[in-house]
Amino acid sequence: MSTHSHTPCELCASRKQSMFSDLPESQLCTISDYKNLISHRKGQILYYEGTKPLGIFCINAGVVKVYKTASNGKEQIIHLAKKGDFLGYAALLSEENYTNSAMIIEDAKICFVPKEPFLNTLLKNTDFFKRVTKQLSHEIGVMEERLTDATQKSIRERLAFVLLQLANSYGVEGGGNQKIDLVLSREEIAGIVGTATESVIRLLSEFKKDNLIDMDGKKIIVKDKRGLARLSDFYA
Amino acid sequence: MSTHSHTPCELCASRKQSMFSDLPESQLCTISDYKNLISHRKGQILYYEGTKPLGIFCINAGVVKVYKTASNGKEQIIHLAKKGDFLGYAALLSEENYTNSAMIIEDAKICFVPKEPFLNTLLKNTDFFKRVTKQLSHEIGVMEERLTDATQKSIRERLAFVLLQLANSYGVEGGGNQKIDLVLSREEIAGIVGTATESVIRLLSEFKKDNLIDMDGKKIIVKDKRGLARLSDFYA
DNA sequence: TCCATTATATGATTTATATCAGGTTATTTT
DNA sequence: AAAATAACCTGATATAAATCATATAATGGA
Repeated sequence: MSTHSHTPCELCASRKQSMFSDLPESQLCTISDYKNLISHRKGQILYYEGTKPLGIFCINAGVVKVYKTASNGKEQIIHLAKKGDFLGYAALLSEENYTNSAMIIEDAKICFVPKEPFLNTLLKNTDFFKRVTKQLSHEIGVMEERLTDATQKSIRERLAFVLLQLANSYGVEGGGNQKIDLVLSREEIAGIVGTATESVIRLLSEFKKDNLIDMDGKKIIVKDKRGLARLSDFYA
Repeated sequence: MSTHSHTPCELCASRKQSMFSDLPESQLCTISDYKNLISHRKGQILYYEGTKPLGIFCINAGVVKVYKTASNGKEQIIHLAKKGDFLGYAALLSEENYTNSAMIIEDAKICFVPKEPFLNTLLKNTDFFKRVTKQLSHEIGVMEERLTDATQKSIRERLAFVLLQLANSYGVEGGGNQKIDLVLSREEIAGIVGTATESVIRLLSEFKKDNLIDMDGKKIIVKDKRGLARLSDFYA
């Protein structure tokens, strides 16, 4: 884990995609002065569930899985965070310990902004505060949807849906199809869907046989979005 | 549905339990001036998923179920809101339509505070804004937990857990035991747990047989909290 | 008060999916 | 390169829970 402090936020390319996008120069500089950029390798942990948040993370590059460990030992992946995403602000703002853990799954550059400058900026800049609040509120709606899907949809439907979402977030074009440009193990996909690894393996084979997807090494190619969309709905 | 505009927020008994609790008199009056109290009977709808939020609801008395309708027609109950709870602020702050619906399940008195005075107060009073944000952040953590439980725990475990939660929120003491002072149909309990009605019926019978609970009319008496707690954990 | 409707209950059956077990194929590590 | 480890695959089996079917009890309306 190596620390740099170059690349001020003002010049950060991933800023445009983040909640920092509209911060005025002056406030951006304040944050920039306090932040520091850390490189992380795949497998490293950003923070653990149950520990105290000391600031927020801003992802400059790479991918981070945010997950909870269930009492049976299995991982439920809550979210895959990428360039421009913020991490840990909910825990910070709730004034509680982290409710989840975060692990790098694709080599990453991540800025850490300590609690103080972040909260100060929040209070100074109401627009920024509103944007953060908007994001929090939005996430609640998303979680409600996921909970409903988890209790009411089959594993097949949920997997089909997850593949579509991954294609949207991590898809790169190629030959008319979209390739999910992200290496995930079957176990990790199971963690997203909320099922057993074997079920994912079986269903992915089925999807491939049915020409809905294809594999390019460890990466999944989505060949038939409409087909997956049909599968992801109830009785359709 | 009858409208009154008496009981100013300053004198409202349920205020102390709400996010309004620490508002200064002046701001409370602003809100009070704009709000209006409406009585609702069981079965009435407060708002529907997909519609535009025009303000927030503050529950003075009664119980409201907040739920999503899944594509198979079943209801997933997200939350049961009672005295002192706010409803619809997440949708308002996300600047999106409601992601869920709300129905009265116990005769209620509910204040409606229009968008404008609520948002103005929020921006004027940073402490209040912080408290709302804290609540939103907290809820995200709760939803993450629920999602993990939904994918990793059995129906029996989840039902046991739901009973403990209901006892905490709606429990009244009596003969050493706690009675869940809230009439819920088996179907609604199934909607909270995320399962089929028949499964709830069977499991409740089982819990009763095992002396974990008892019935008082339509209300459930929790006789053995520790037993339910043991059941609600994995392999315990 | 009777009728209709809804809620509860319980048994039988089916089904999805987890689990277990035994493989092969990839990756690391030494 | 060989050995060790992890990831993936497939089949067999077990099981939790949904669904279907039907009966009884409770509730609400006319």
